[in-house]
Amino acid sequence: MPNKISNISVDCVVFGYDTITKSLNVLLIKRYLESKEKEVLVDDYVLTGYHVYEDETLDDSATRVLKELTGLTNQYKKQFKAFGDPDRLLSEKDLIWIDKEAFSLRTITIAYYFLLKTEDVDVTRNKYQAKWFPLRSLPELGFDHKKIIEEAHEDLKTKCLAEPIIFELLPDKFTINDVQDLYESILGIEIDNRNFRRKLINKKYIIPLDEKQVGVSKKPAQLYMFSKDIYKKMYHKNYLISI
Amino acid sequence: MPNKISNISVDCVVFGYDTITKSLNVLLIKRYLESKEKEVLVDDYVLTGYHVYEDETLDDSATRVLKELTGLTNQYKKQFKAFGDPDRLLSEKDLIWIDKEAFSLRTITIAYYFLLKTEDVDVTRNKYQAKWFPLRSLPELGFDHKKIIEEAHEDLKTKCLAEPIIFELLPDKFTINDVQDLYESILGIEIDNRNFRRKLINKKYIIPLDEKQVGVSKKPAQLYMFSKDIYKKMYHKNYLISI
DNA sequence: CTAATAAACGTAAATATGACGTTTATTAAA
DNA sequence: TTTAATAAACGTCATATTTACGTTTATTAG
Repeated sequence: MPNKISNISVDCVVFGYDTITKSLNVLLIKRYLESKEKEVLVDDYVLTGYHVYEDETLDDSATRVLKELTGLTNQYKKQFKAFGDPDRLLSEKDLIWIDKEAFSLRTITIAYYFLLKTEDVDVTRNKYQAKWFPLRSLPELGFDHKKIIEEAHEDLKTKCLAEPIIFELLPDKFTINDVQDLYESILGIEIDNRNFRRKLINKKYIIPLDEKQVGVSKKPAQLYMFSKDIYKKMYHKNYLISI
Repeated sequence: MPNKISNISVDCVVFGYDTITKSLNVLLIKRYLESKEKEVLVDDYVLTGYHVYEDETLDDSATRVLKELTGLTNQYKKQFKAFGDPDRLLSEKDLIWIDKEAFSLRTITIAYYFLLKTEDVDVTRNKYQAKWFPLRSLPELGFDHKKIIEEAHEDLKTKCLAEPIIFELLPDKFTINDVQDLYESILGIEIDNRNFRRKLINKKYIIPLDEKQVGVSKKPAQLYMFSKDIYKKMYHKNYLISI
């Protein structure tokens, strides 16, 4: 029997990277609800998301959600998957949380991920009690948001091998080792530093600056920047068959 | 103003490859409607798609649509994008075609593409008047289906460079040149035959058979098969940073 | 002044790629 | 029966890239 209508929302997996702790993080908001008797019913975390407005594209909707959460627009954004299993919001906790009236239907969510520079956002200054969590040690997550994050991570793994999106997660001025550490965090692998360094430095779009790290207690590293313009001019895409 | 409900459908881009004409094809169905006065109102082609049933996952829904169209199950399938612009079904033609009552809401479609071996499907034997069209010369398409096909093609381009899904489009027994021609069709590039041949033959999962082409009027080519088992054993995935 | 440490540089072998030339097996035409 | 045409298949060489390591340098803390 066809079900002709559904709820539509977007959910946003917001990735950030902490160069100090070398941790790839996800921005989550608290899901907190008490009953009349002051008993805590749900106390876990979820992705930010919201219903899609009537006159809004899906992309605009995701952008709006990110702006409300972080104040940022113009971040790297990718729609990576729609989640719509009929039972995806049917756990006991989730039924308490959601508006049962409106949600008697299935809810389909169009999931996006965003890449942003952690330095650009002050998470203490938003109404959602948003908090960064390392991807490696996520808290308990509501709905099917653990799965959504995992799939975002998988897509990010593939994507960062083919396009230079990794620089969306780094400060404008970074060291070679920052880039390597971030690749290692995303991909979960170890990379030989000497080979990686040579490979990266040889790219014309990796520009050495007249600056070094300050405030480090070892030999300060050379800082670099990424030139998107030069990258684009080099006529990517690479048609390298790597099967 | 939040719009809490929408129509949800799946649309399927079905890719097939004709080794004779070296053409990457898409399977389309006729959209045909006459008014009471026998005037033809719409006469173009569309992707197959349908509403998502109540107790069905999105994936199952796409699988069901493909089965109705081709009789096939177990084909390579990928959910690649959701399309939900508020005005995506508002052209004059489209308004005539769709069920206005039910579709006063926005319709969001979850788009999939399928890869199948053309030999496996007899398109003359289905109720939809389905027909293969070369991707290079598509007919007039209804709704926003031209855009959907283009985005499917883009995703396929990326995906076929990273995973051996190209063999899903070829017969079980193929020649090296078949593989090259198909890469060229998908990517829209020319590849040096001698280098490609060397590269492919060196892969352990490309198995030469004790068979050659028959019925060709030139030197008959060696036939090969693809071993998914051997491919998997070789511990892909390749973490090759190709930016 | 020295030890510790991370940054940065270097090297040699193996492998892969890009750009070509040549030979072979087959059929259709002479 | 030979020959021309053609696609398949093989070969070569220079260059680029990758892999797997070893070494030197600049800095701070003690």
